Amino acid sequence: MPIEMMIRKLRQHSELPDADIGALRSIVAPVKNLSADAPIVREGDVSTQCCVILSGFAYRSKVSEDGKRQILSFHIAGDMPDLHGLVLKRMDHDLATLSKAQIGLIDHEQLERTLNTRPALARALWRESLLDAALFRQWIVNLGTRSASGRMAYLIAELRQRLGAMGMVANEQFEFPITQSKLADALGLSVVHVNRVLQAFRTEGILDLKRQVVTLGDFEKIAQLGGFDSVEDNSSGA
Amino acid sequence: MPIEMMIRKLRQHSELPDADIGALRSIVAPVKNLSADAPIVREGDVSTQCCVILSGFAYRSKVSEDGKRQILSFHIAGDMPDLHGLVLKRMDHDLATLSKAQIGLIDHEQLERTLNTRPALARALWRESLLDAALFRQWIVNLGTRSASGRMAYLIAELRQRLGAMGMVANEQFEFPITQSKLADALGLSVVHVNRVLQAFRTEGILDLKRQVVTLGDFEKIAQLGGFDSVEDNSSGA
DNA sequence: CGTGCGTTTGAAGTCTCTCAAACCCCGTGG
DNA sequence: CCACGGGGTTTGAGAGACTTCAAACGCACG
Repeated sequence: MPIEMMIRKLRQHSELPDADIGALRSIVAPVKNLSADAPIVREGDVSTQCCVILSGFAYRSKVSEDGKRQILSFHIAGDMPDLHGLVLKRMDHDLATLSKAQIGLIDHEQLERTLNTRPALARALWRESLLDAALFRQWIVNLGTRSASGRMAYLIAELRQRLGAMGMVANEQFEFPITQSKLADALGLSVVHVNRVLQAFRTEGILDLKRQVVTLGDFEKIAQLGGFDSVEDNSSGA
Repeated sequence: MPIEMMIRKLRQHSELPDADIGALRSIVAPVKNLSADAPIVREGDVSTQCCVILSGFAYRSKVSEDGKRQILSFHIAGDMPDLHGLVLKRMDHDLATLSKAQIGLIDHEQLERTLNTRPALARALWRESLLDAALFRQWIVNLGTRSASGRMAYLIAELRQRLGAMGMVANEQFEFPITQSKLADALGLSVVHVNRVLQAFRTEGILDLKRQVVTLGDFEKIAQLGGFDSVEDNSSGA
């Protein structure tokens, strides 16, 4: 039951009574299967439900007036990438699948009712949205201060960390079903340059990205290039 | 009473009972006066209180491993730039004043107690933190997709919008006590280039930034250069 | 009236982009 | 089973935006 992924992530960040977990579990609507590159919600939509990724990958993006697309973040099993819609309603960006994916849907009204009687759960979800914001801040640092290879390295390092926390990294390998053109949109680079960075990493044996799979050859080096601080630990507080 | 600035902003985004406002007002500790460039909280700090900017400017920043500083956001009267500390506790970035500023302090424990009995207020604060995140997302788009002048234009346009909402723009002029070196750190550019962009704007008569004051010569042009969509309105929902 | 931060200018260098074309893999259809 | 089509990847070369280095200048403050 991939719904456990959501629970797992929530519990990593917040202490929650079993009753709250149960209540949450009971309002997650039956799984929906999506194909690759399927839109989930679009900018401008007014949401009435939010989703949990149960398997597969998704990404959020926004297109600027001049038509360029910026990918804001990638999402993996356990993430609730449009949770903010519960409070803000109107989506300020797109959300789509990267690969085939299973998602669970949670109706806003039901969720509201649940949160009304379960302050700890409400707090946990607030926390999730703050952790989401913290990731955005790091992404700003990444775009603002690092070179092309640094940005790429950081992305891979962050992904490894998040996938690792969900038990989805084995043998320094993990799935990442992405195209170079999407990488370019995430990193603020051109496709051509992304390709060159990737090749450099490959020939230096520090990273290989092939057939939707990332193989880390030298994670130390990646973390260093990306200025990645693996001890970023904003989890359980209070 | 500059504390009204906080109320004003909160009310713009959320419908709140007077009792909630009163409760919040009553726990804001007496104003503290800070000089320019004074740290408020630092990365790594575990916060026990959060602040409201009552007058002046502040900014949040993070330094990457290679020593470069990235400014994440600027804050004005009414903002609660470290609100997330209430839930996350450990600060993942620095917060400091840009100019002389007055801030109000709110003790976390008192705030927690208040929120426990005032769900609408809790929700309003959650909303504030989500709006904060939305600004970060736009900033990512700005850094990832725009040229130097586009980024600068966007920053000015965003600032004008936020200051305008607080009644702090008159005659297409507003205070912005910043140095070019800080602009560089915010925009991910070098000081030299920031200077050149600013000069270009000046000679084209579309913007003048002098003595801590921004004068908009041609806001249309700025909004266009920055791809700024002034109709971004994520305010009152539900 | 210095001292120092902030701004301005010039020139050379480099990272990354754009353009353009070839290539490769893989699924589709004949 | 092979030809075809098309998205994705790779390569080359030239162009451009932005950086770095270095130095001068201006203005505010002690």
